[in-house]
Amino acid sequence: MTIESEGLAALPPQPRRPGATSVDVARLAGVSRSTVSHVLNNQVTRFSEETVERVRQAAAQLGYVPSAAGRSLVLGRSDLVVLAVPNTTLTNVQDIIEAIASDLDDLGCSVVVHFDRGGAPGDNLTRLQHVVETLRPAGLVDLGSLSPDELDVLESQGCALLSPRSQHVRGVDEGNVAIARRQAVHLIDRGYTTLAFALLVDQRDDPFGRMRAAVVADVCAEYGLAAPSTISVPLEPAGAQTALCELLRTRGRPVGIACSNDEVALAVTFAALALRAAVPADVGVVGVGGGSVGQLVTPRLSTIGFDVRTSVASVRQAIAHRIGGAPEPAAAIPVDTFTVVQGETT
Amino acid sequence: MTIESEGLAALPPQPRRPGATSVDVARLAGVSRSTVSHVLNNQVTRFSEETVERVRQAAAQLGYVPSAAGRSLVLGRSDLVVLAVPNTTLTNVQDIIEAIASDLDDLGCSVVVHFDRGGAPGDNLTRLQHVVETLRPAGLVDLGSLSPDELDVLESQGCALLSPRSQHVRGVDEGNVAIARRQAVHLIDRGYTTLAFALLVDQRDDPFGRMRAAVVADVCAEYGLAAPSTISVPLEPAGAQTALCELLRTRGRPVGIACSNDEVALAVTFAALALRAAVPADVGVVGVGGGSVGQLVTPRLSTIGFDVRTSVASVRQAIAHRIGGAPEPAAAIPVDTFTVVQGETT
DNA sequence: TTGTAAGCGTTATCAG
DNA sequence: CTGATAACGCTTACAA
Repeated sequence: MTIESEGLAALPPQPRRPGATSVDVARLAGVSRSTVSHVLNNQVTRFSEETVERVRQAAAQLGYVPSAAGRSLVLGRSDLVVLAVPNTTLTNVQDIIEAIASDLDDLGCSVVVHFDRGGAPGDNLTRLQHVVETLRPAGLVDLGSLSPDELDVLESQGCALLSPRSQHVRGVDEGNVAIARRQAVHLIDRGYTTLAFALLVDQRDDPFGRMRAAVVADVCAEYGLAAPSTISVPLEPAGAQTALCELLRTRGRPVGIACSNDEVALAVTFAALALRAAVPADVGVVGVGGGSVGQLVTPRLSTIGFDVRTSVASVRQAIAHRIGGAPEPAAAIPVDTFTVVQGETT
Repeated sequence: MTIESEGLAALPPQPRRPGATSVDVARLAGVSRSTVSHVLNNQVTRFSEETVERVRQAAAQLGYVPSAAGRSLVLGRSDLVVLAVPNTTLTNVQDIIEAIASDLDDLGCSVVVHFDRGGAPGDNLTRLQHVVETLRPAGLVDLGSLSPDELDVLESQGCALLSPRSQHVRGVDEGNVAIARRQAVHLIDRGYTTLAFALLVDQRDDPFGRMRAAVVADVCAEYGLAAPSTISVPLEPAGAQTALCELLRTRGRPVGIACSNDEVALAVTFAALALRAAVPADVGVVGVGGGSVGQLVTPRLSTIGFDVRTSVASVRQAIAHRIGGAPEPAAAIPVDTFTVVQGETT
């Protein structure tokens, strides 16, 4: 991708809507631009009560709003925060983005979303670098689309990392490890000795899913069980049945299946029922997400629930800390972030 | 909410990472800043082949990226596009935002998300106005959070409206009318003469749902049927059963229920089954969304499907037109945007 | 074909 | 306590 963007040329040349500037405020208040700037930035420490009031009134009267461009230019950084969204079907991305955007909004920042669009490896980083260099954002919030190395690169370019840097173990961050572990242990607890992992067949590739499959394999090894099979499940009944059928033929019954999310888990569950396999006797299914859908249907889905608010809390705290000047947030993921929701499928 | 944002003050004063500027490029290429600017903006019409090449090489060599701040300042407008997201549980917001962000990215724009956070009426507009005045964005894309009046206000402030202005009929835009109509007509076609509308109980209020309930009422009137009841359904089995139970007691059976989305439809469907009501004989259910989940379970959900790509297409075309200089997009929603997905619940 | 110079709106520094 | 002044990086008439 080149830098040139001819598209912008097509925009109307100069729809310049004036809008009051600090100079107008200064004139109206009978002071200088610098005084206006100081007052409006709350550096009122040593200004006469009266001047402050005059400036504020003038600003209000003119509906003065400082220009982000001017600010950014002189500060060398904008009030934008880039939100890097991974190329995965995350549960509840809307809620996550909304919660974070809301916090940042309160802090006076606007959120620029940056989606990982897949493509060549490193491609995402390149695009992100370009955005960072262009916008010089106040910071970056990563929802999991960046590796530690990539984060390093961005930070070394002078971009503050607002989100907590998750601890990676062999390429898997602690959140995914915790989820996959709980899934595997839960299945084993419920008596399954043959395990499998169900990935989502999707146009986008699913690094999280693959990581978690690896973790399930680790747990199996720990417990002395055979390595889990991995199956790819489409979100459509016939395909799901085919995939499950194949698994049952290969591994026999009973089998406990950890799924990459609740939708996949539903696909597997109803595929099993359609194949006349008993759930949970022959086929155990545990999902991830704990969203409402899995709890609405019969049989109710067993799943690993996590509260969006909780899981975003660390990010939000980090933001409040870095930008809002809040106290250093407590580290680590709370123990109860991921809980087993016992349904009827295990 | 006041304008002042003391939070920003807490940021490190000047983490100034220089980064090459156009002056550096000019020096290296042995030309002036203006030449660099012209060349890099593809105004190469009358520059010597050699100069152009030298400038480009120099820029590449230095990894030069123009500063958005500088650009915006002089142009009076930034390369940002504000995306206004409504305060509703839209289906697939992630996909919608991603598709639009992707298009805009290709056009050289970054997307700033702005969520309607509810609150006092007009509050959203105020916040949006502030953002628009501060950022002076290249345009605004509305996903449905703004009324025609509010759009007018924003446009009169010099903010270009990139998304198509949907035709509103008595406060309901044509998309929602089409959806609700299809739901109602479908239920009637399938033989239900008593209709109801199921709203989602949610922390956020659901204007779309209420609009669609009104449309269903209109259709009932047209067909000479009794006015539909409206029920509020929580996404949780017990509550859903309570709501449905009450409806059955009031309206008897059979009853056809149009739901505000597929999740609600699932809740209603499984609530009916739990109440030992026959689906679709006693209770007919039709959802909206057509997402995979409804098609995974048994009974398969009857629903009004719409392709995200299709439904965003008009927005994308409008963007391509306004910013990318693409040809005027064909008007109107394609007839097949909303299709009845015949499942087993009607 | 290329360079010069004048802003765009803000903030920081320093002098009064 | 307040006000000049000088950047910040870029675009664009206009001059050469």
